This record gives sequence, C-alpha cells and structure tokens, in this order.
Amino acid sequence: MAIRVHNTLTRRMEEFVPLTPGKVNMYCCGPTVYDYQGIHNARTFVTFDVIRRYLTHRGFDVTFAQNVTDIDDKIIERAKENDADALEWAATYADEYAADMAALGVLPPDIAPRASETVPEMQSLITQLMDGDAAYETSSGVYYSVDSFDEYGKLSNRSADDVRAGARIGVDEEKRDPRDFALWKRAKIGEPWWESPWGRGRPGWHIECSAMVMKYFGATVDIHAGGADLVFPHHENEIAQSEKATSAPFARYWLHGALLRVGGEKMGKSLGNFITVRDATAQYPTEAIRLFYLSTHYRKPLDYTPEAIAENIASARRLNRCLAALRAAADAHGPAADEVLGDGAAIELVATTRAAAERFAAMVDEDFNFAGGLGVLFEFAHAANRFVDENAEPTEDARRAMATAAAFLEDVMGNVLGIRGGERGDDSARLSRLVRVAVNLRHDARETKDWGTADRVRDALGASGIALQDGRDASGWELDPAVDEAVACSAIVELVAALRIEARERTEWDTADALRDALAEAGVQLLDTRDGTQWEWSDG
RNA sequence: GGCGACGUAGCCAAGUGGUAAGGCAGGGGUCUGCAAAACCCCCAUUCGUCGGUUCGAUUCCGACCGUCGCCUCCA
Repeated sequence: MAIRVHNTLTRRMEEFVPLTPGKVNMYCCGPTVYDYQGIHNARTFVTFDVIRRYLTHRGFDVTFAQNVTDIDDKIIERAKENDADALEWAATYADEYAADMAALGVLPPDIAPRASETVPEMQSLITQLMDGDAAYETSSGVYYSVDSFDEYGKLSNRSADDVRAGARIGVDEEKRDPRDFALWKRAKIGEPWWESPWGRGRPGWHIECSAMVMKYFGATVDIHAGGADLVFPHHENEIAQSEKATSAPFARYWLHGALLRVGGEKMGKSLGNFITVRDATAQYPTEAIRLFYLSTHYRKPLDYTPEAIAENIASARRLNRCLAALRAAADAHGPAADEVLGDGAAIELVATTRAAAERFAAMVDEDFNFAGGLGVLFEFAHAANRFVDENAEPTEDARRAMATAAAFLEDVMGNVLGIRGGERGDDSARLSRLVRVAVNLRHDARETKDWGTADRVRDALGASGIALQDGRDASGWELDPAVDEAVACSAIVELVAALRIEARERTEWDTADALRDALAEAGVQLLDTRDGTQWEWSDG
C-alpha cells in the first residue's frame, strides 16, 4: 500500500515516493523564538511530529530537521524592550520552546539548526544568487529579484500582478519590484550583526530555511512542511531562492497544516485570545491536547475550546482504560504458556487486531488521516473491551490474544500518536494529597482507638519510605529521597484500596465509600473490575 | 479586489457515485452493596440552499448563502 499525500505545490493528492527508497528527509519550519510559543504553532509541530512518527512506523528511515529562527526583527525589538542581548534573549526562548515541545511529547528533531549558526551558509547562497544576477544590493541590504525567477508564485498560485496589487504602499523605494525581499539586511545601531561582503548585517528571514535544507539534505528535500500561513510569502520565496540557485526542485512534497482557531477566531496576541503551550500543558494532560490536534484532519481548521479538550480527555481515557483492561486480564493469571491458539474467540480477537492495524494504516496512508485512524482505534477498543467482558475466565489462548491486542494498541498509542508518554501529573503534589489521606485515616483510627489500623498505616507508609512524625494535632512526614514519588503514591493507593476491600468484605459500606471518596478527592479514581480493583489518576 | 479553505446529528468529526465510521453528551438496560468503569439497546431517510449531469449524488458540475484564512517577515 502506497502512502498518498496532498502536495500544496500541485494542489492534489500524489503518491509519496521519496528521493531515495526507504529514506525520508523532512524539514519542518520551526519557531521564531522571541516569546513563549502559542498553541497554534504547536498544532503544526504536533501534526508533523506524528507524521514523522508514522513514517518511521511505516518503515522509513526518517531524518527530521527543524530550524530555530533566532535572528529576527521581532527578537531584536523584544530584546531591546527588555534591555537584553538579542541572541541571549532568543537562546532563552529557544530553550523554553524545547521544554514546551517535550511537555507536549514532541520528539526532538534529528537536526535542529539555528539561524545564528548557519550564517556562513546563508552568505554563500546569497553570493551565488548575486553572481547569477538574481539578487542586487541597495543601501539597506541585498534583495532577491523575483523577476529573475519565472515560476514565482507557483506554490501559492499567485500571478505577479496579484502580488503587486496586494503589496503595501511604502515599500522600500530602492527595491526594483515590490515583490522583492531581503536576503541581507544592513545592521542599524544596536542591532546584532555579522561581517559580510555587503557590510555588517544579518540575514533576511527566508534565506535560512533554504540554506539549512541545502546544508543538510542537498538541493531537494522530500518533505517540506509548515503552517498554512507560511505558504506565502515564506515558502514561495524559499522556492524562488533555492531553485534559482540549484535548478532543482526544492522539495518533492509541500505539506501545510491548517490554522488553529480559538473560540471561532484566529488566535492572536492583539485579539486577546492568545494561549501559550505553557498554559495549555499546565492545565490539560498531554494526551488530550495531542488527541485534540489529531481529531480533525491536519488540513482543516480546528477550533480550540475547553469543551473540545474535555472531549479529548475522555477519548484518551477510553483508550487508556482499554489498554489497562487488556493488560490486567492478560496478566491476571500468570505468564502465558507457549501453546497453539485453539480458542475460536481468541483467534477472532487476533484477527480483529490485525484488521485494525491494517485499517488504521489504510486510513493514515491517505494523506495522514489520523482523525479517521482514531475512529478505527475506538472501534478496536470497543471490540477489545467486549472480549475482556465476555472472557471472565480467560483461557491461555484468550490471554495471549489479549496480550497481542494490548501490544498493538500500546504500539500505536505510544510510538505513532505519542499519547503514552508516561505520567505527566505533578507527582509531588499527588503525593502530598495522598499522604494527607493516609494521615487522616490514621488520625481517625486513633480517635476510635483502632490501634491496629493506625499502626498498619504508619508501618505501610514507613515501608514505602514515608516517615511520619506524630504531632499533637497533625502529623508531619518526609519521603526517603531514594524513593520515587510515583512509587510512594502507588503504595498509598494500594494501602487504601486494600483497606477498602477489607471493609467491603465486612460489608461496612460507609467505611468503604468514605475511603473511595477520600481517594477521589486526592485525584485517584478507583475502578472495580473482575480482575481486582484498579486505579488511575483523574488529573491526567 | 486577487488566491484559497470550509459548511455532515445537541457538540466534535471520518467518509464514499449506490444510499451516512467513530468520539462526546443524552435516554433505556446488564453488572455492582451503591457508584464508577465495561458491556447491550436507542439517538441524521439525511450530509448549507437551489439547479444540472446520472439509472442513482452527501459524494461530480454550476450558482447562491454562510464562516474563515492568505495577500502585512504570524508556524
């Protein structure tokens, strides 16, 4: 089965054939680092992260490059406002960007060049264009002569007149054509600069991507990606520069992600609806944000609302619970023996799993339709849940089938969608909430002179590395630094869950419910299943 | 004005020339001490409007209405 992609350049679907069989070179335009990134940019970055992961999953050897624009007017401006050095300012926000992407589960690029580190390559490209009469010098810098490139406008489907008509009045008088754009800008006082044949200055915006692609991938890259708003002028200009210089197609496939709206409107700082990645990841689980981004095809607009995120929290939970149920049922009765599958239902589950994998691939192969692929996953989850439900006493075959199903789901969720990046909640906050539950529990037990339970709580906590110091009214505590907070959390939940089970066995429903409520308040949701009581964090 | 995208149930959303995936929400039921989870059943004769092509269109074409984006070095 071939992968087909929508190519912005041809405005139609094309079979995806990389330059070198089995290898994919992919370049995605990165951020300008003058502030925290917004969730609109993150949509693009998550989209192409998942596309990159999928191509890898499909067996391609993918090299993924993404630039960081750390030289830019906006950075200079912002640094000046804050009385900071422009490059240092940019470096700070480049780090924040990396942190944001990590929090969103975006894999780091294989190559992450910065504009400030690519100046020599940009300069030689400019020189090449000058030598070819495709660029000229003015008093303010060097400009690319759009007129020198016959195919200008082919990506964004604009004629020369269209662009001229749209150009703002007040353009640089020295420019030969309003469409011409800066390759090199002479530095004004207080601006960062590099030496060049055209005087001290800095590169224009578009030239960095051309220079970087050529540096790392040669004249032609397989996939050049970015947000839809980059089609014009950024990518159009990249094509003009690059193809003029190399006479080769700059990219085989141009992929563009549609914009993200917030409450039905374009998101913008001036519109007052700007949401940073930092805010979003602090507020919502990564899986939910990623699923939200993937819930609509990447070339369609998507509206960010609290309701939409809430839906995707539920979606993520559904998939995670299915996986947990499969794992629990598969593991509940000891390790699987090595025997031939003879159980009809088990054979069917394996077949369903295989079919789901194929249908998922068929969906996603068609221009990365993850929204459709998710539909396949949910149907699969439903079938798997049903199997678990119907096999209260799973045979050896059934357990193996469930393990197969779980492996599939885990693979897609973890490696392709990137929605199983581990727990992201704040473990120390969770731990203090849970310790409070335990301490209260012990306090109540002592009040009623239930010394057995009180001591048991203290001993269980102690065994988990949590030392209690009894005070007059409350108890202080500290965690052994050698013990992981998440592990300590689990220990407390297990303890409380065990006490609840005992209470239920004594049919002390009030006690059992109180324990369940206490855990719920601490952010732990209990799930009573046939295979015992499971639990999960309700804060993601 | 030029270029372009989108309009599918209460909400989100996939999709196809042959009569509508999935998720969320909602209703009923099973299970459960109760709940949650899971499971079962129900929930668009209809895909912005009007025409056209066709045996047949939500899917192709045209017009219109509506929403939105780019044309401003915002990914």
